[in-house]
Amino acid sequence: MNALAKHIKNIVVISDEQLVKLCDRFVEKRFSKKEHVLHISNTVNEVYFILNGCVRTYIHDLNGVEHNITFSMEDWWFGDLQSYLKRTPAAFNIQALEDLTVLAISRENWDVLLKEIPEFVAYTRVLFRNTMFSHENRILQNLSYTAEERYRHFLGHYPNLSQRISQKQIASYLGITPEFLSMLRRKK
Amino acid sequence: MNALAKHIKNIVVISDEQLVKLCDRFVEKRFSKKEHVLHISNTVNEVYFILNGCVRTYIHDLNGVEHNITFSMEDWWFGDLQSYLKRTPAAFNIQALEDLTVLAISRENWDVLLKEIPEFVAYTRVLFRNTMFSHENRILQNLSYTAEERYRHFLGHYPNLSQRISQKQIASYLGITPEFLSMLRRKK
DNA sequence: CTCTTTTCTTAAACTACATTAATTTTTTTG
DNA sequence: CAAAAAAATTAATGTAGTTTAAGAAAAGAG
Repeated sequence: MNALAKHIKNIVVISDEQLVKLCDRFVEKRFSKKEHVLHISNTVNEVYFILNGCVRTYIHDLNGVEHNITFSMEDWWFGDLQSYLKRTPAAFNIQALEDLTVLAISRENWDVLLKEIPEFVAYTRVLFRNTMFSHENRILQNLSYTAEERYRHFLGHYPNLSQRISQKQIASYLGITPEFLSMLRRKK
Repeated sequence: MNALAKHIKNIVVISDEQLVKLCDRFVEKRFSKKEHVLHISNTVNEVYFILNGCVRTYIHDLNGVEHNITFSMEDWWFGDLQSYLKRTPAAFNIQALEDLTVLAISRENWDVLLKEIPEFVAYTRVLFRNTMFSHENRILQNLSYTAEERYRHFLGHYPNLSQRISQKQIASYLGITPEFLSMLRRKK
């Protein structure tokens, strides 16, 4: 049984047959480090579940500066859900930070699963909720805490991730410059 | 037909009978200005649709400073959805900023509607999505823009609201001090 | 309508974080 | 493994936003 099947089983009750039917709608894909899974303003036709590796989701602001919005790693979903569901062009860039293996699902297959497998409806409902809740928490943190506090929290919350990705990427996620992050780390 | 019925009709196709059944599960409630609809760490048993007035959702950070997370006004939903759905204690405070009239729905009635009225399932799916998307946008803004840019955006996005609530509340939403907001306004 | 409380404004001193630029360390690539 | 490119460090200087404090204006209460 693959990691996706396990992930689903942890969230909803579902028979093994249904699970097989469900997993059949996914296709394995690979991207190499630094490759883009999605470019901003392209059409979004898939979302992804990570089997191996990690990605960053980012944008450029009006001054051309890159800002990391999220990191995603093993057993997480990623993609531009908003564009996938609304059929609007992608609002984000998504880039592999390590060699990456994912399970991809097309919108057509997503819709089929929603119709045919009620457990998938329940599962995606939980996914959306959790995404919503983690966004709420992120907003809170950006409002309430200093860069240093946000960095400590990041370390606590994503302990492995901080070993796997560069500080430049972490700084961009925290909303500070790499130079300032370097200074925070020194004075620890 | 009340504002909630209209709001639902704008989002999903639904018969008038179903709509009546649906609206019957809501109870009208009133709160006066400054009254709290929800206190942090209390149990959450209802969520609300606003007929009249506006509210702020806020927390205290570790230093005791208040931070506004959202404002909600006519035709919007509010409540601590996370706690409502997960049955955990409230993570937020919610306070009326004006005299307030809402339609409240209990968790029991929410669950009944989800079972009995498929259109309600579709409607809440859209609600959750939109909440998710607006959170994404807020995270982006806090990362990418200066206080002044965020203030301009706030004015453009909530033109009426800025007339209805105090600058102290707006500053708390923007993540700056009232003094600094005052300075931004002067130099306009 | 007056008294009290809260909000708003202004300004000076201060701090968290940005910018620039030079140097070192690490990673990537042929 | 050597050369090139990217990332990380350090330090000096600059700036967006905070803090404190005091007075003016507006809102709320009796």
